[in-house]
Amino acid sequence: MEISALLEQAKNVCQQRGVRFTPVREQVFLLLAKHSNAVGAYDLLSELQTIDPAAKPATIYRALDFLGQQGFVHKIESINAFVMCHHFSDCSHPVQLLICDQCGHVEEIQSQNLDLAIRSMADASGFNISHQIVEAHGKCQRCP
Amino acid sequence: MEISALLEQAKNVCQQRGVRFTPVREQVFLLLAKHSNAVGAYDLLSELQTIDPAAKPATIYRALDFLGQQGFVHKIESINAFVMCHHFSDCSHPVQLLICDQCGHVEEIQSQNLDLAIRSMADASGFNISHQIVEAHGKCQRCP
DNA sequence: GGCAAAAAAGTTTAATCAATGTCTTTTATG
DNA sequence: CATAAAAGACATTGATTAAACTTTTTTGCC
Repeated sequence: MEISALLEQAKNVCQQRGVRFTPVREQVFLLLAKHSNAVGAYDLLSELQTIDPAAKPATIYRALDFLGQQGFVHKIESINAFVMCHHFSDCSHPVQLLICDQCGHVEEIQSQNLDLAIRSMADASGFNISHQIVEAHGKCQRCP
Repeated sequence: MEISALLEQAKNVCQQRGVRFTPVREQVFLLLAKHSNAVGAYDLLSELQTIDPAAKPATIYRALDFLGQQGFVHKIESINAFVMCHHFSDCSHPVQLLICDQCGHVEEIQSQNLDLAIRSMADASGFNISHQIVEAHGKCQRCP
């Protein structure tokens, strides 16, 4: 399965970085991996509560925080939701998302050009980018 | 002053479009215009309440909704805040923002290239963009 | 012009969704 | 075993929307 491969990969990355992939973090990771679409923190929370009824918002947010820092998941700012990243091996890439407003599908694209275009625009204003958010909303090819 | 010019312009635009620039909307517009930085809805609310103590969250959100629809203000998704747009005469341009995390200054840039780069990336995936969000965080040229 | 009907805007109250703070307890690791 | 990181518990703040109702504005018609 692809999920278990992803999980292995994540575990390896954590090992290498000397950070802890704890049970809570793993559970949240798996929950996210099961969704092909983006998921809200509170949806995730209620799913987590079926496993661990004591889970609270902070539980989820802490786990998401960690997973985000490691680059395993991305937060979608425009809809307050989270998606699994499938290319976290190549570290700290710029994140560019296509979000279908009809079916909810999220596609992550990787355009060096786009990244460069943004950086050059910023340079022109003497601005130094540390983090960028690119989210396009619309209709994916599968939706009518 | 620049603010009153902006106000006039907004009034004209509304007149042309046959939509109503009511007192509440004008007040919120002016509050936003006074800020050079982005402002949160609740900050705006408490400012509005000094004029109109009866104002509630819905008051602000409805006004912001309207101002957003007309293109007078932009919402910054990554920080849940709002900024005045100074080029609302040329209608419905793509919004690209540089947000300084140190001083809070927000600069709106206008790059046709960037817009095209995003669109062509989307096209490649058969994706049809209706709305795009581009927000870069970092350090502006004035900050050390 | 004056007025009824319809449309738009605003008010109120409440609920929901999203995120963080603080303090205590547990757990891993040197 | 000491220490630091993580998780738990509890509470609160912040952000946004919903639903029901009232007021204001517009507009066509007498």
